[in-house]
Amino acid sequence: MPRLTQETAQSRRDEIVAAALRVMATRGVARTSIADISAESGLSTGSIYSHFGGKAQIAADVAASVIGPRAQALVDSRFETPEPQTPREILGVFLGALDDDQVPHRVVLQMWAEAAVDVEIGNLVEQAIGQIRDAYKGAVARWVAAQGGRVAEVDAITRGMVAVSQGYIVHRALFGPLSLNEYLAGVDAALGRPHTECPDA
Amino acid sequence: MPRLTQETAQSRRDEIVAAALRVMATRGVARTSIADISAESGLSTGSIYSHFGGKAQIAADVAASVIGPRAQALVDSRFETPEPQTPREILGVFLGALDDDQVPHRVVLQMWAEAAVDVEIGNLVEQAIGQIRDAYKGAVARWVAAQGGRVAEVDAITRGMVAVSQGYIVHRALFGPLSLNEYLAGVDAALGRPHTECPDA
DNA sequence: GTCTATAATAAGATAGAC
DNA sequence: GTCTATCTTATTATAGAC
Repeated sequence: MPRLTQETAQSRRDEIVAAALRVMATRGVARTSIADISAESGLSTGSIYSHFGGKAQIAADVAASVIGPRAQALVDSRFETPEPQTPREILGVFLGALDDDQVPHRVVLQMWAEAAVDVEIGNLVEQAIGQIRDAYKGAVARWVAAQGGRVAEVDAITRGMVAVSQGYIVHRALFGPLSLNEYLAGVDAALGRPHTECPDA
Repeated sequence: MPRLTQETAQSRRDEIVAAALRVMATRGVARTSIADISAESGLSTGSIYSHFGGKAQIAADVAASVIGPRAQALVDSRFETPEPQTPREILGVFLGALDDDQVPHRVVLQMWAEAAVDVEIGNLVEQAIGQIRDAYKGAVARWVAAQGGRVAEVDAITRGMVAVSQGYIVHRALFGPLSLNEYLAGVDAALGRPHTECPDA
């Protein structure tokens, strides 16, 4: 329905993907039909099929549009700060950007569920998470080096950051808005960390 | 297909739900058709409809069968140990039981995704998570009391435990087997906890 | 490229015999 | 209660006019 801006130069594909994303956010990936996307985009089904081979291809493009730009933003953020960031700060960059986005956490959760069931989506999600992991790894490596820590720690920290990110996204998708700090405070409390920061080494 | 044991006294409903669970684990909730469940259970579609009002009802029962017993096990576990358990130990009880179960983490992830999109499943999941949260809360309260901690901490700890549980389940659903200890070690590392235990207060 | 109309298929659900 | 057969609807996808 909404055609707010005139995207003359912008590809129709992007419009369709954006419309599909909106519908999938409320109806779920599997329940979204071509007819739904047609209604939301204002284009006919015939037109949609002239741009995409089928629903699976649209879903794949939606998945890519959801996760790809975020991973890229994270990669870029490495160069924005002169000082190495702590893992918590890095998490804040990524998850904060996700919050600011128009992308609802629901959709990310939907994509994960699809990934466990559809090979094509599965590969895309795996690749995207790999990108994010690598971006985390690069940023963490700077911090570990600055702290004089061992390189071996980088992998463990990175893995944990991915896990924490996933937990946060699920939590928000199911329970609604919650600041990252509140979330992390809860995790800290659950894992036995005292209220005040635990001094390193 | 498989009718390994003769469940003379057991309800047919349970067979159907079990078959539906198996199919949904590999094909996903939304993609699973009545025909799939029919093939897997060995019963005809007509027979299935004589036990259930429709697919939505079956999915709801599957969701209940997945999460209900686990919440119950957690509640029961309160009385098995004479000493109060730490939050980590409590997490171990719940998540360990989930691991031992025949229930794949995939299915839980599927149900969460459905919950974000389907009101009926949403209510069931909300209720189930509430049960788990309450069970955590009861167990944590004993521990906090034994530690001489404040009651206010219980809520924060409980919320964090739910979050950690969710993160673990997603991580396993997407990346496969991983022990809880490995998982928690990663989270610890990511959140700045030193390798050795951080002494409490 | 986009539309309307339609074909082809799949899925949910039911009827009626046994 | 269970089966086979069938109805109905929804969905994917295509054909052909403009």
